[in-house]
Amino acid sequence: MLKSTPPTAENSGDEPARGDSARGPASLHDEILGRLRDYIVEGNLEAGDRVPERELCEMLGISRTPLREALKVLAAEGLLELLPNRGARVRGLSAQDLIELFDVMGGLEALAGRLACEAITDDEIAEIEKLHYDMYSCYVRRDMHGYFRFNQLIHQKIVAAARNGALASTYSAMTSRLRRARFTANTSRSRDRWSEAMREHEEILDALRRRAGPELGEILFQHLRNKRSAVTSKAEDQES
Amino acid sequence: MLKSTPPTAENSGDEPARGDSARGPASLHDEILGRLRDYIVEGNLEAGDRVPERELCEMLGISRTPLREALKVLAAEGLLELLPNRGARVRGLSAQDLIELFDVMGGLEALAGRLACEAITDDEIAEIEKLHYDMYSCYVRRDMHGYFRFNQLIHQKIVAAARNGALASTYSAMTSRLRRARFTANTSRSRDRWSEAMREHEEILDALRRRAGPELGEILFQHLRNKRSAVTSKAEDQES
DNA sequence: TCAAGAAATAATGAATGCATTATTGCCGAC
DNA sequence: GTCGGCAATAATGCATTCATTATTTCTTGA
Repeated sequence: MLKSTPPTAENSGDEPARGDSARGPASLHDEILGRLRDYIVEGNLEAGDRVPERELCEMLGISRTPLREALKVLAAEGLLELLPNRGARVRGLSAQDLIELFDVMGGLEALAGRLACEAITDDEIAEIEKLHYDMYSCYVRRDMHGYFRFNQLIHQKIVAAARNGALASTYSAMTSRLRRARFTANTSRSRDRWSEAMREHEEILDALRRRAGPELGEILFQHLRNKRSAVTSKAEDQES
Repeated sequence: MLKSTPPTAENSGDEPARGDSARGPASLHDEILGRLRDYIVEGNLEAGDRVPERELCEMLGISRTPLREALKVLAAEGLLELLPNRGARVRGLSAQDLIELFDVMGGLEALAGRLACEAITDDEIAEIEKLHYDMYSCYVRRDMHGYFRFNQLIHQKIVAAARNGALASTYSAMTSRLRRARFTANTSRSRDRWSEAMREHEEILDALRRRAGPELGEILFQHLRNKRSAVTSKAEDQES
């Protein structure tokens, strides 16, 4: 049984604009695609679950054709896997998948940082500074939820400042795949990681202010590498 | 009118394995997807052309449903664009698109080089060395066609050596989008670029031998940056 | 009682049909 | 002769239907 109806907005909340097909849902297929993606990314379906076409069709009030078109796209994005004659299943993330995805994110963020330094305006830097201090304030208050929110916004702003739509959409796709895994980093070791991450963000902001592209790229890559280590080292605890 | 029937193999020739859905065509949809992608990448449809569903269906001997599913996926990959109630069109590459794609390729190749140095075996390095010398031999013979072939193989090998499926499939998608644009670099200035590229490849091989990951990444990024400049500076000549 | 096999049921994959929208061709007006 | 509007045609988007495959359930035998 499904848990709740998929959201009705094509891009809910703070989700970054999807690079290539950004503007409103032109066709029914497009709208279904966005809603289904959100539905899956938000974790309404467990990893390994088969996707119930019938129920989703009734829930969305559509026929199977546009739904199945969306499933094919989501499979191409890596969120689902298609088993022959057995339909679509929610693709789980193995430890190896996590490593790979974090590394790719590192490469993309490094690129974003480098490009951003070539194009970013003073205003944009000021915005990121503000987000940085908001995030810091969450850090000292131990508000992990808020911290993550600002953290994501900062990285999104950097990607946006890179002025590269192809990068933005690729980054967004990777983010979707990773977001299904909620990393409730609450172990004792993760507190050390938290302060370390905060220090790294100081460096990020500093390099950005100086518009030191290659240096910022390197910092961001290492930032993601460290995040990767923190996540995969405690992957044995829980994975969903 | 269409030019010839789409290829029947799902991955013709030296195309790298598509990361996520690598193994043989499980469903009809999958096979159609591969054949259509090759058909488009090989330039059988002009940029801006609308994709004739009817003809393609007859040509492939299938109904519109699996074809349209494939079109949706190809649109998500960036090869096509879907206009509401006006079907799919082959997406052309603007100068801005070229810049963006080359930069993303630079970021991905930089990452690939870095990761490759962490995992590559001596045998793989030897293979790449061989390809490098084959490529050099083409260079001295002014065999541009052969040069490009070996060039691509080298870059593919580096990506493969990175041992990262997510990277491989992302890279493959970008390659597909770029391959539609045939860069027959035959201007007078491009000869200078050619020798410059050859020198850069010497550096690539050198850094790879030393397994100097970050250095190799930097070289590869600049390599792509230079390629980008060479291509976009003469973008006014011809674009297809 | 349990296991193995067969029938019944449901789900998937693909084809076809229908309503809507775009495109083309034609006619008349200026 | 050309421009603008209207009908005819074709194409698209989605729903529905059909065949095939998987899954469940029921039966039968040990």
